[in-house]
Amino acid sequence: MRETKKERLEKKGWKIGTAEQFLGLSPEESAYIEMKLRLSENLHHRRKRRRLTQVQLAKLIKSSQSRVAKMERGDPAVSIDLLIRSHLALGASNRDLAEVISSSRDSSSH
Amino acid sequence: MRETKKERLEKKGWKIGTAEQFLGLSPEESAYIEMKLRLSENLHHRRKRRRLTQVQLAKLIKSSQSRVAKMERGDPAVSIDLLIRSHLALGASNRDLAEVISSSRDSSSH
DNA sequence: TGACATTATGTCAAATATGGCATATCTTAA
DNA sequence: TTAAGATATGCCATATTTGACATAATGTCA
Repeated sequence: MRETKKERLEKKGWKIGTAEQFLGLSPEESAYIEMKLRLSENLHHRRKRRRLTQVQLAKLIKSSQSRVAKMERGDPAVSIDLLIRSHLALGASNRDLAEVISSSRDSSSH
Repeated sequence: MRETKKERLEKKGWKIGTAEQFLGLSPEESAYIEMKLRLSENLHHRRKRRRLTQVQLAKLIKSSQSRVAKMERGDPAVSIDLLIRSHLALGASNRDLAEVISSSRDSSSH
């Protein structure tokens, strides 16, 4: 299960290194990663609900289709800033964003 | 009031330009800026509550005192990523972060 | 099957964010 | 007042993130 997750993340490009290092990820680090992944998933859902293509969303946020694809795939080389700005451009409220964030696994529940 | 706020932001380095442009800030843009400012304020409070100096917090997040100062002052050249990582390093839960974010003014209430 | 739309992946130069450092300014206590 | 600690500001070389583009892969529908 741990291993599965590690593979899932590594396939997405998260340079996690050895299994030891993975197991040694601090709670903050994994909370941060999970938060980004949640935002990725949510962005995808929001775009779909609006029935937009990645190209259309890209235009909306003045970015490119490839960057939208990377956002939605949870590419580590995408900032939370961009994820949040994209959400806002899609009409997400602060409360919407808050829900996404509070639903990611909590680092303080170690 | 608008003018006061404009000045407040400009003093912090937000390049807002003319008053027209300021008034023309899209709801998303101002929601984004407000979100960062809330995170800035909250970071300051959290650090104070823990009775840490900026130097100590900097060490905790492997950054520098000057960057901590910039974060807390709401310097626009600070990413939300860093603000969030700092919160997590200070023990903020996802729920804590969600509260900060949902308390910033909402872009969907135009 | 093929044609077409959509999404994924890789690359790169430009833009932005970073830590670190020096130094200025503010705060507090003696 | 002065000294010392804390915070703010400016700068810079490096690192990361960016939009853009090409192209591959996947999906969809006839």
